[in-house]
Amino acid sequence: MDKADKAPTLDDVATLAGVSSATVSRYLNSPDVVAKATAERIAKAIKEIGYIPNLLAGGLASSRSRQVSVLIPHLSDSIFNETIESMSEELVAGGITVMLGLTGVSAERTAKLIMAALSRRVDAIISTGLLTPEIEDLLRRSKVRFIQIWELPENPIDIAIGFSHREVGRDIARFLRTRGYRLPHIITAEGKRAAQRRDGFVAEWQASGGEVPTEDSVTIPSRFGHARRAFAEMRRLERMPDVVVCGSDHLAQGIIVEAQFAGLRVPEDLAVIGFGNASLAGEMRPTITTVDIDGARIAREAIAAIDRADSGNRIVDVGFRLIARESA
Amino acid sequence: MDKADKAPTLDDVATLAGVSSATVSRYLNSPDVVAKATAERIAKAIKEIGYIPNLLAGGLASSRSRQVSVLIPHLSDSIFNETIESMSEELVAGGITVMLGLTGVSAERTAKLIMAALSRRVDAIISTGLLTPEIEDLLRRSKVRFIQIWELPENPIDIAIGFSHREVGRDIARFLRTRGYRLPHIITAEGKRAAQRRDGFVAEWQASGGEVPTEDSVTIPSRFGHARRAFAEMRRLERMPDVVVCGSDHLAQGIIVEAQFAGLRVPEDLAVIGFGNASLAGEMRPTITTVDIDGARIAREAIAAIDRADSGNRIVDVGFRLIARESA
DNA sequence: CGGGATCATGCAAGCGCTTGGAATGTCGTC
DNA sequence: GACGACATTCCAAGCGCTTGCATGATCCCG
Repeated sequence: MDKADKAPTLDDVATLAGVSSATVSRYLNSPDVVAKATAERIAKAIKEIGYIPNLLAGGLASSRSRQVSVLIPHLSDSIFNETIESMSEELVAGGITVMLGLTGVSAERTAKLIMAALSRRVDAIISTGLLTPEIEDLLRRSKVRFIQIWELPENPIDIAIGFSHREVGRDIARFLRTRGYRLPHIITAEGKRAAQRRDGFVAEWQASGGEVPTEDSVTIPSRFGHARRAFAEMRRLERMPDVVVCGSDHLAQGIIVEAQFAGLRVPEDLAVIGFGNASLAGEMRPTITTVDIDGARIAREAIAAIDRADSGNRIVDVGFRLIARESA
Repeated sequence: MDKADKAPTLDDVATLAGVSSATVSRYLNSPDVVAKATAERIAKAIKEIGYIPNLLAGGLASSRSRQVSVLIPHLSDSIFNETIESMSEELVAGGITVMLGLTGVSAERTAKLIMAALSRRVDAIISTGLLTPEIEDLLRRSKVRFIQIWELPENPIDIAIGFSHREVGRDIARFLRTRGYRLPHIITAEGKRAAQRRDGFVAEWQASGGEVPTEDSVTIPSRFGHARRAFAEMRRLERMPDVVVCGSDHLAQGIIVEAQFAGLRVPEDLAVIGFGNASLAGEMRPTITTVDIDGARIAREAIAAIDRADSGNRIVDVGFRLIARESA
């Protein structure tokens, strides 16, 4: 307990409680198998010497590290925050800790983080990231639980929980069509998923007789601040769009601010649609029409998948929901 | 390498390379001590059998886990994101992984996360959190590196890296004074730090002859969406404020949107000042006057502090900078 | 050419915990 | 009172790696 001597171990507790260390270990991991009286003595001993289990040793011995790695591109203005927050909450409650990895849009960075996770023998890797072929290969061969979230790959490595980004794009196109918009302008963010939404949108838009929409793109994370440039660029277009399809709600918010600053009314002069249903979307003036993803649900499904036998569903489609509000 | 057989170990590598496992271990941890030829053989062997070190075992044996715990209240709209991002970037480059803990405003949750970190024998805990007296005690007695960031406690447990929130409050008061504002309204977020800024502001404001400002508070995280309610409440005040002092840039942004929606010009009819210099602050219309904190610097100092001998500075004041822009 | 330095490697004792199987104790039953 | 069925507890062999110390090998210089 003192700075001087070393941390108390299981054995110390065992000695104090007059039992073997095996019993203390069992008390810690499955309290119900030790006799009540013994349990009390052990509990007392633990408190008395201030024992803190060593999960490194525990993990080594049991080969379950009680740690999962969560890989996302960024923290700021990120659409994944809700997922991560729910996930973190539930995992911590279950005694599992979260290793955070920020991948950016780089497959190399992702690879490095995955190797780190593997080195720590995590119980699962939950990833939104881009994979190099080598890593994908490695993952397929390894037996680690690998959960891809926020997307639905054709051939998931292990388990996938998400929704179809193409469908999102299509639904947005249909929605805008029924609302009577004619000239959409797309502002995509970097990344595979955003590209799929874009493709879905363009395909559907053209299929229903629209002309090829104008486009722009912004770096990730797709944030408020990109709007100024993107809006300026848009104004240089020959024909002014009547609706802009944004890669995120933050970006949509930025476009609204810029439009209003330029004296345009939203949605009358320029409509805007976002993606993600960030909390601000419902609070903006005007409120932002967007697509809601149930991030908390993704988190729950991911956690449930961690110790699921291989037999379970390998693909979980959580769907999405277009929320029509004021901005489009 | 196959799903069937178990993961290769150091010994497997050693056997293949024709050396002892000790040598392989040395190759991995301090490559320069092994002979060049041996190193090459080992490298080849590692690649050949696809060896992935087991850091649980390594950590147990060396009692350095190469893992640090980072504790913040929230992810969304969080002022700490920049710090976390920089930190994560640098740590990962150094082979250290980040355990993320979301504390909320609860000291109990923080306590639980700290225990979890201790169980994993982290090399350091970097925290923005609130501590219970028991945990503070435990931490003082334990020898774990404990780095408090974004604040400067009078008597830090181990190391503190931050700035004076009172001073921030004071500076804001002085600034608004020189700009000629008369009736500030404060919207604080929950938490000790926000309260200190508020106190600093009020003290200075009154010291310079102002009357007690009106006040409101919002829950954490202090986000855009709180603005609608807070603004509505503010309009019910007997005397309409001429400037609102916000707990965060996101909140400030929200107030600006609400004010403009209500037909007020910012800053002519109502000025707004934020805190944190989020990226949106410089991009909003109008751009937001705020206080800049160098989050990346905090991250760097924190990392530097991880293996600093006890003799170093126990308190690092990184200061802050009021950035006058258009909104106030 | 000898002797101490220096370099590279091996030996083996842990690090603190888990867990299968054995051992002991306790009941209820006939 | 013996016996099988449980309920508890213990023994001891790891889990995969690190590291102090010892051992050879190599080298430099007088």
